[in-house]
Amino acid sequence: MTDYKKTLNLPQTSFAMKANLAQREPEFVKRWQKEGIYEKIRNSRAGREKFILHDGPPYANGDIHLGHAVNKILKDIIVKSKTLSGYDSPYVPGWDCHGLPIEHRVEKKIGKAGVKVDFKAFRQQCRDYAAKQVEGQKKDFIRLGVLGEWNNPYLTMDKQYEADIIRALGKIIENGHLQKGFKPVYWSVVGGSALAEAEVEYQDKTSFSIDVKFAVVDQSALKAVFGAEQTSETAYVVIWTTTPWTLPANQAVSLNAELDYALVVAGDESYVLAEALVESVMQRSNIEDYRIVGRAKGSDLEHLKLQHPFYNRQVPVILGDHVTTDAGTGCVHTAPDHGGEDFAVSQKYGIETLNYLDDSGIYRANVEIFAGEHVYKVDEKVIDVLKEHNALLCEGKIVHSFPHCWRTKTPLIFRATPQWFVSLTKNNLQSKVMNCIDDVQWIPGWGKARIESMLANSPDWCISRQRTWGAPIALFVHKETQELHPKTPELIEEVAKLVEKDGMDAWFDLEPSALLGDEANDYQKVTDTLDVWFDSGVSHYAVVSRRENLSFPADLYLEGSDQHRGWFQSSLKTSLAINEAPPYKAVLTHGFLVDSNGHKLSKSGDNAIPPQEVLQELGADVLRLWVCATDFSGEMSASKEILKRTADSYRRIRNTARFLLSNIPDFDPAKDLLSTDQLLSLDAWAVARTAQLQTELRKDYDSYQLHLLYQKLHNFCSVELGGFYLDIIKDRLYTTAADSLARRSAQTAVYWIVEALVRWIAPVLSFTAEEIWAALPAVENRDDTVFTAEWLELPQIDADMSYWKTISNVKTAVNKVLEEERNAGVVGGGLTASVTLYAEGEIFEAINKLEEELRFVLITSAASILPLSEAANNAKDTDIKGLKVLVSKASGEKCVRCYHVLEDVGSNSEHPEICPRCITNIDGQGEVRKFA
RNA sequence: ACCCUAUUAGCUCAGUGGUAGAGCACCGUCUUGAUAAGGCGUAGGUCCGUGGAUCGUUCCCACGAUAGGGUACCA
Repeated sequence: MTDYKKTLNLPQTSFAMKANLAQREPEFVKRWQKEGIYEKIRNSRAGREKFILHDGPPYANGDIHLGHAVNKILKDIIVKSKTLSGYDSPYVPGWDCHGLPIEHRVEKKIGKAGVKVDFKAFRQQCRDYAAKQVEGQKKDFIRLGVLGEWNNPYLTMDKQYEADIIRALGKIIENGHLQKGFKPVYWSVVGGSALAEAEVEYQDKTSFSIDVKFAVVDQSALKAVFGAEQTSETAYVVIWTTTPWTLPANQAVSLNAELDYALVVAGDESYVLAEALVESVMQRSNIEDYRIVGRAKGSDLEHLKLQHPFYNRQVPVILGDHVTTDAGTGCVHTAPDHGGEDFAVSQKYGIETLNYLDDSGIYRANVEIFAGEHVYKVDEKVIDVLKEHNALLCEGKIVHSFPHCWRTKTPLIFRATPQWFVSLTKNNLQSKVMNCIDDVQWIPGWGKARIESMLANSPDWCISRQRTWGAPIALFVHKETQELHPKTPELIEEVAKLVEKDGMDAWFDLEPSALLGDEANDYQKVTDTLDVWFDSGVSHYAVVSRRENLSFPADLYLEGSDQHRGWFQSSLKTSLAINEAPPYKAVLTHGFLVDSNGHKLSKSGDNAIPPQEVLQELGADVLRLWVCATDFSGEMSASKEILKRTADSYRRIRNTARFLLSNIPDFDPAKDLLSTDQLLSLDAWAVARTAQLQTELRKDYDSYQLHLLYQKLHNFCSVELGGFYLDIIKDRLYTTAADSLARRSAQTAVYWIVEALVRWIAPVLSFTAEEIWAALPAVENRDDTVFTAEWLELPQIDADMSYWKTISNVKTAVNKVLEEERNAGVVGGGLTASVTLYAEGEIFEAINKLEEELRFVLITSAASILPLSEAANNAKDTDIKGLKVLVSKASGEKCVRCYHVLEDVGSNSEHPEICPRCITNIDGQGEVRKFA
């Protein structure tokens, strides 16, 4: 037997079938860094329109988890797709470096600042620690294939950045939005600092629930108000509280002016309670025998004097709207030190705070009975004292959600302290912020409602912290008047210059006289630090506006939906306060990760998926493909199984590319590329379909509908290419002469497809795309990376799309009959079969058009079309109306070269084993194909 | 407690007021010239539940379940 195999053009490529991503990817990473791919991209886009995706800085602590990976991959996909669209889209990654968690880590290592180690050394340790964390995370992000300015990221602890934080504060002051305030704020007793709303999270907590009696000083006056008889019972106003520890600071009891209050007699005591709550209070106090002896409005009781339950102190009854009958007694224990509403209502009555607690939650020495006690542990003692004083009506426990510090996870208290605020009311900041929401595109749309409702009832933003590892509130206040220095803007700039040079220690080390001269004695240096949300919130100022290659406002912020309350909000507020404009044109959010049961993905539990493991087992491209395939507008489910499925579809895409590449090893586009009018009909269709799909995919990239893009891409590879086009053209690619028109036409289409495909997948399957890119046929001026490329300009072809759609349907119909006959044992593979089609009308015309080439489309050894009226009795019906198919075993010998079974195999004695078509392809002119 | 979002085949996702779609996976089969591949075919769903409006609904409305998120909670 002659070895005709050598005369075939079988697929041939060095592009490996096995991806081996875990090994291969790091090599690409190395190469990209060595060759400065990111810089090359920048050069290639110099002068182009910008698209700025501004990176939200992750906190520089701990290894990256899957959520980080998702976020960075999404950003990278978008930046790369914009680059393919021709934009100059620089990406500057950032890190959030100041703040409590790092401080805690360092404290554990070397002890508390100011106690075991001095502040400066402590800050240096924090700085070193953060820098180390940044390096670790950076390595992982780079490994994911994320391209960016990794050698020049922004860190909120950079000297430049720290200086700009101070300058940003200066701008906010100049625009009149800063306010010094003394009011209760969330206070972390573990952290020893104030917190902002955004740092609070609610968790369930078991608290005491007690009803406490406040004896009325003037018993007869009270009874008169209630119109009750002057009897011997002692009257008490009863309050309910879940925070016994706040009772030492009680300064008043609040009633609602409009509510009806009842005087209830039980035994030898009587109680003032909101009438609506009498029953519930009596019930929980186990008092069955009681009667209401009088009624009064809250307003009638104003200024009534009460005896504090255990201190020698008289407190007044005051009125406030915050008192309701939802719970409690209708009489509210009021401690202006420890409650926002308490503070507000107390101010109206001129009641001052007491400041009984120190920063770590311990009662000061001057507090009777409780000096030295910690608030977390004092509740029981307070209750004992109440009992001793016969002031406890009822005692129980309650589970309720309660504010906790989201960093230390400890319960918070409210504590009135002097703090700095960005006021939402001064200079209409609130309305400015609200008004600009419409100017921003929120994706998905509900993001807008979210941010709106959040901002609508957002209180003044407490930006001061009493911590060590934070940017300083670099201000001088007058010792007497507490007013800011009149030259604050100038001073701020001077401080900023110093900080720019030496970092924020420049402020902490600063001798006031160096800047203030003789005035130094009158002024006090503020030692508070800034909320870290302020740090990251001014990145639009310190990075986007500051860096030359970026421009304000950013086109896109892209973070998890939790950042509505975090970074989106803090950035919006500071930007309005500084620039009177929003920092972003659009805000895109993604959901959180859940497992396949829809449960939250933990960082360490059973369903944890460390990205490092995924990289090791499946590779970054598989992870990236999963990100792309998942609809990120809601929760994103991840599991081992889902990732495995993703790996399957990765292989399909990879193999499609490989097959395309393997069929053009001898194709030189400069010489062999056919013009569109030379293409066979089917090949023209393939190119046109590719162009059509490219339009759709670009639209999906632009609207960030990556999961739709994934579906389309995958379908294209499986259905249109694998199941139809590529399957059909194999015969032509393999058997016709290497340089024949028939083959070059197919190769031209294949070439266009792979050139387009490599670009489509580049933003997502970055490593694989780069690998494909290297395997593409050489063309002049081809860059050595796919990432500087733009979308492929495909030739415009006016192909008859519906015609080939019809043919494809016919092929499917024929396949079904073939399968039936295969199962019946009549035929084996397609090439062992001969088919006769019977049709009429348009279908007949369509099929008939293919003439002798019908068999190549159907991939059978013989195929013919006859009018439906001539249909044989045993022809089978198909899904297509008016189409019948008769399948029979192909007769003749199998051509050892093209595998078709034909009668005329061996008709040439020189080539007894092959068919005439093959003979002409080897020795003669080569066969002519017109359609497929 | 309130608000938002999601719930369609084992998985990922489309979709429509008129008897449910794709790809993958599964299973069967062919192929062995994409071979740790590829082709073909079969099978898979009370479209979360209940009630309502409608001639009719998976799609509209109400209530509820599950999941996720958000506001509130501070007396």
